[in-house]
Amino acid sequence: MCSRTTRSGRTGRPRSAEADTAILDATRAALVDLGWSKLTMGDVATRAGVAKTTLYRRWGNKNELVVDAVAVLFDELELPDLGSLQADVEHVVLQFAALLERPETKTALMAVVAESTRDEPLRERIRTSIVERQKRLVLDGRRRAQERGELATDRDPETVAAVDDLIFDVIAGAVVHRALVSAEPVDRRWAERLSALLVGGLGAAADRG
Amino acid sequence: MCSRTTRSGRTGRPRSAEADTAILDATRAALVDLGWSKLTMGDVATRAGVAKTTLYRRWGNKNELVVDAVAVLFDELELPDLGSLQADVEHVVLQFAALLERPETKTALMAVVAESTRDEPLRERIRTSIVERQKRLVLDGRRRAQERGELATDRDPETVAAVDDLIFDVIAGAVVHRALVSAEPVDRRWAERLSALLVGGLGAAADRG
Amino acid sequence: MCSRTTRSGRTGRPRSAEADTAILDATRAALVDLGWSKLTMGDVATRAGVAKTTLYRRWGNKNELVVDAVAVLFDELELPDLGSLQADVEHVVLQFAALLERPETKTALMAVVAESTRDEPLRERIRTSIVERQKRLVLDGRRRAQERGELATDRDPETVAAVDDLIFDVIAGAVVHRALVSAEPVDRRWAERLSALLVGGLGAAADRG
Amino acid sequence: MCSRTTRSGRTGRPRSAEADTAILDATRAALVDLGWSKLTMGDVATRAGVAKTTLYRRWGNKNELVVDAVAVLFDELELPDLGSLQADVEHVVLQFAALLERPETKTALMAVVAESTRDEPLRERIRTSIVERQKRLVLDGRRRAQERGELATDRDPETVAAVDDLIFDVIAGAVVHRALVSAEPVDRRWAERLSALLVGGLGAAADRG
DNA sequence: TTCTAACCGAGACGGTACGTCAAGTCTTTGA
DNA sequence: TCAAAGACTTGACGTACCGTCTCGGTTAGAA
Repeated sequence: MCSRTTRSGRTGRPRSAEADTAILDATRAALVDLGWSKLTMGDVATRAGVAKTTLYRRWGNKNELVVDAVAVLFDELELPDLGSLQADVEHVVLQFAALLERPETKTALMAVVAESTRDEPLRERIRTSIVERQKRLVLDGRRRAQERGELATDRDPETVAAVDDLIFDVIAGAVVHRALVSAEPVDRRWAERLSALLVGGLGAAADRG
Repeated sequence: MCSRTTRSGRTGRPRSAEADTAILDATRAALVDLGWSKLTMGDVATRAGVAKTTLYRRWGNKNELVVDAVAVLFDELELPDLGSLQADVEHVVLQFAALLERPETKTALMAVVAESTRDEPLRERIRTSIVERQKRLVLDGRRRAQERGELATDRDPETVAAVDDLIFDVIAGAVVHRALVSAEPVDRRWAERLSALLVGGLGAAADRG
Repeated sequence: MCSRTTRSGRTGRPRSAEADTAILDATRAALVDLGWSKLTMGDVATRAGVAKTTLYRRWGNKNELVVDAVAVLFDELELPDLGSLQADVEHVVLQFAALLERPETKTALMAVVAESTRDEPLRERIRTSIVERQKRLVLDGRRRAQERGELATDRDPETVAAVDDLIFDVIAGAVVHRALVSAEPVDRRWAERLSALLVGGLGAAADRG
Repeated sequence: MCSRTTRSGRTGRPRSAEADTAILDATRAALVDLGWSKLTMGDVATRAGVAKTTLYRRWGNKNELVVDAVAVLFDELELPDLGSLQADVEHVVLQFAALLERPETKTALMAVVAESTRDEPLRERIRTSIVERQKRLVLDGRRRAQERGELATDRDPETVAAVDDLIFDVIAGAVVHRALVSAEPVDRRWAERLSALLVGGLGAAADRG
């Protein structure tokens, strides 16, 4: 979050907390209606019933606003224990795919990533607001699989972290690529195949190592 | 390719073939200097020594131009036979990562994918110009592995195609996500780990199946 | 006329005479439909069924073309002998007003005059193609009035020429100003009043001098 | 005037009054340097140190802007009492001719009149901004001549108005035609001749009537 | 008859200006 | 001090014409 709704300074009129949520809601609505490239700050301001100045007082530019508006959607992802690693992976794949189907995410996510290649602060904002926060899914899934005995527990911590990151990039990357680049549906069959590949690969590594 | 340099109609001054290449070169140069979002049609025209109207006569908008300018870079990817499936996968992962390191691709690819979520013709152009053309790498690699006996050959064709697609999405997606979203380096260690995961996963599937 | 349909050089295909008339007709039609400022060379060429190059081979620019297209209309003006100077003046005033009512003249005349204030060759073209050719009306009318005895004949030639010019500017200028600037109708009543003023003024001068 | 510098609504930043005058000054300067047809909105904006959008916020197009820029120049015309109708007419003729000699008026006046033949709002703007405001000269001159006894006072009001209009069209039209169409100098001799003609004509009418 | 130079249509070319739009800043009044 | 409103500068947009040029092809008169 950028804006400081809590009183930082002493005097003057306090910022409206309602404005914050109204703006983020309006941003998501605009993303649905217009997509990222046609979304304008003026339009968001109008939808939110707020002056453009108020937007700029809280977010430096369009990209930061969009990241914040979209980030919260990723917090919906959760990982119920479905009894097996394979089932857990399948479930998270389908959940993530459903999220990417929503127009506000599908158009916004790639756009801000694209912008972030030339904008280090934006990249950092994406990492902290979205990426790092969702790594919890991988960590939980792996821990649970270890508890079930599906995965070995004796590896060194560095390798564990590297594999966690790898799995995260593979799952997230594969789903995004399938959905947005290949433009093919992420259905149960595909999710099964991906999960099987990963679980098999993890198992094979364990067998060898 | 959008422009038809070959004579389509009979009469009139023919389009300049030099302009085509000058424009695409200028587009790549502008991507390097400015990135996608700061690239303007007017700037590209100036760099190419061409009038803005000449650009619009051939490409309807910035995105189509960028796709054509970038597509050719992907044709550099190749798959030398390194003796094992694992080595082949590692090699293509590193090649692809190197391509994504280049500023003209890293900024352009995600941007046009983002735009394509709201622009069906653009999505189609990306598929035909970039995505489908690179599937050859997966097909060749799989065929070679089958010849070496690393992979079984008796599966039904539908499954084979589905797995080809899956592998393609996993490799491309994982590399893109690692490089652009997680913003971590795609080095030899990571490439080994990813390759091992995939080869192991494919082997495990074969063992079961 | 700008184009030299007669053979100037020796060899080669001669210019099409039909093209000339088609272009001038098309120009007048375009003036009616679009007015001067919206008339484009490309549109005239299309209407005439002719290539733009053919226009520019014959007329240097839009203004020269329009002058030639409109000039011929002024040749319709004539001065039948109506028996008195007053009647003759009235008649030519109404004729001129009718000409200025036509959309192709009303929009074109002022426009080319405006352009001519910054374009000496154009001004010369207007003088020779339009202005000087219509002075005949004043000369004929004055000569006839002298024959009738309405005006004295003994003045010195320089003064006569000066008064001819004055009368021309007064009649033409007054009608144009009434019709296009004041935007009031040039009807019979107004024509009578103007004629009476002029004839009276000329007579008074004769009385005095 | 187009812009409403006075507060019409309640809130928001008010329009800059300095911008108004800077723009009109810049327009006149551009007319002097470039003439009407080469004058561009972008150039005027640059000269005025103002954004193009600021121009368009206040004037819908080039013609309206030019009318406003030029109209004020006509207010310089005045009618000092020179003792006789003939002298008064001579004076206003020469004054008007001097105004038409200025490059900003000579190129602009005819151009906007030409445009007004296809643009009713523009015609109205010209009438109210320029034409009607200068009729005062004729009214004052006639009234003064009546006070001196040079003209009869007993005519019916309708005829008086019609003759006022006639005189206005004749003087303005003749001067414009002489200066811009015939392209001959409006010197003292010519002014004398025109004045004599008009005064004589008015007197003759009185004699008859 | 055959050459050949100037013509013809079509339409792409490098430009210039257009009028619009959005970004992000600034300046008011009012809470 | 913040808020809403809206005018501000900047700069790119995509379009329309400009006047020029390059094609393939035609049409006379000269050789």
